Amino acid sequence: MLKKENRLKKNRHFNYIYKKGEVVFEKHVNLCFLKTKFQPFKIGFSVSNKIGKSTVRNKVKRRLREAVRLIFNEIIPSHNLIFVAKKDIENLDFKHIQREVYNLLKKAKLLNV
RNA sequence: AAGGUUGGCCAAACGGUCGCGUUAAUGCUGUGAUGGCAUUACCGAGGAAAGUCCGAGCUUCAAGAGAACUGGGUGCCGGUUAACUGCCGGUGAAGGUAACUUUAAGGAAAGUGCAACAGAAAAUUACCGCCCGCAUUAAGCGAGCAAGGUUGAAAAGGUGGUGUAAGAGACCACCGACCCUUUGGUAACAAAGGGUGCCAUGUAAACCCCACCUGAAGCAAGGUUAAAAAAGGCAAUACGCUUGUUCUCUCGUGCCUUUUAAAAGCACCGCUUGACUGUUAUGGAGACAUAACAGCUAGAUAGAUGACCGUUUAAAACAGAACUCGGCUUACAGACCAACCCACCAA
RNA sequence: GCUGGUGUGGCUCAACGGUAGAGCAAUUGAUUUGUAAUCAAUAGGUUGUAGGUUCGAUUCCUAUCACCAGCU
Repeated sequence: MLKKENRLKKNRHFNYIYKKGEVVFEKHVNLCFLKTKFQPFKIGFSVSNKIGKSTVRNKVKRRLREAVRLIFNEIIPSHNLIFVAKKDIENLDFKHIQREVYNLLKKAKLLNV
């Protein structure tokens, strides 16, 4: 889990980022991101109703969070991020999810390497 | 051994590293706010948390008492419970070789409706027929009958005899139905005995009748703090007075809408000690009740349980609390325990 | 979380408990030099699923599945 100050919470913020931000695609996950001036930058996760019942959705969300947490220190803290899960993600391994998240951040040029 | 029936119990385990939530302690910080950060410790999803199908608590509808109508629910008997359409025990009916399972099971003589097609007729019956009289080549006319045939899901008790012109509960025996009495049982009901020729089909999960119960909305209910200001409309012959309708009495006095202000607010309370959980004892056939002792066991709010490694044979089914309880229903990998049944073998 | 509603041919909808029907679409034929329009015919339904009541359920009752809408 991420700390409280790094979580994106309000529905307004989600909508704002969806409208104004840029999007990067991968096969099972999308990433929306937008520049912020507020310093503790925030990350949100969105798993829709289509993916499954509540147990499946929770599991997907947890795995995404874990994947982000492991590379948290390498992210450039200038943007707000939303990870959007797509279909068939519930059948993936954790390692595949990790790789996709890494690729997304690389495409968005938000990694510190 | 194999197969089956019923009931109960568990819901992968252990160890390590990183990470998350509540609470407590300590330290730092200091907000409008009992907040924020760090460290340590404890605890951290289910048998169905699900469906939202019933029943309650709790809250609001200003407060309370009552009447009529309408709507809704339940429906064998007894018990149990805070309550229930739940549960337990029994009765009847249906199914199964059996253990056992299922069961919305009041009233059709209070009334109304419906019963397509077929059939003479779907409820005060007569097509083909049977028999007697008249007539007779035949057709026919009058009177009697409902046994046989045809239709249909269903046709006016069934089988066998006596009887008769032909027949018919017209009469007899057995079976069924109804009524009465006795006995047993709290009762539903059962058994026995006697009587009645049998007076009328089905459907109430059609309207309905009878008996009993029933106000509505729901924690997104509702409340606390900062924190109010302005404009408009209606108004004591008014508005409210239960959110199915109408009404009576006691009663209350401003009400409604819009805009602006951190603003579809944030924070806090509601929120978890409760018809609670476990063990033992007693009562009971059981549901359950009573008593003693012990325990505190999630409380999130974009919403906490994940990732990796090792061992067991092994990456386990259905599935994630959202105010809380009691049930019901549905989904489900695998493992274990107990009782019983059937047939076979052996004695 | 709570509260309502709907499932019928490919699509939009009907249907007193008694043979499942209409319009559009599809196919075939007629008409036309040809197409459209028009006319005639044809096929296509486990009435979402599973039980029950009934002689008989699209319809009545119960459970379940899917979809849609509303409430902060």
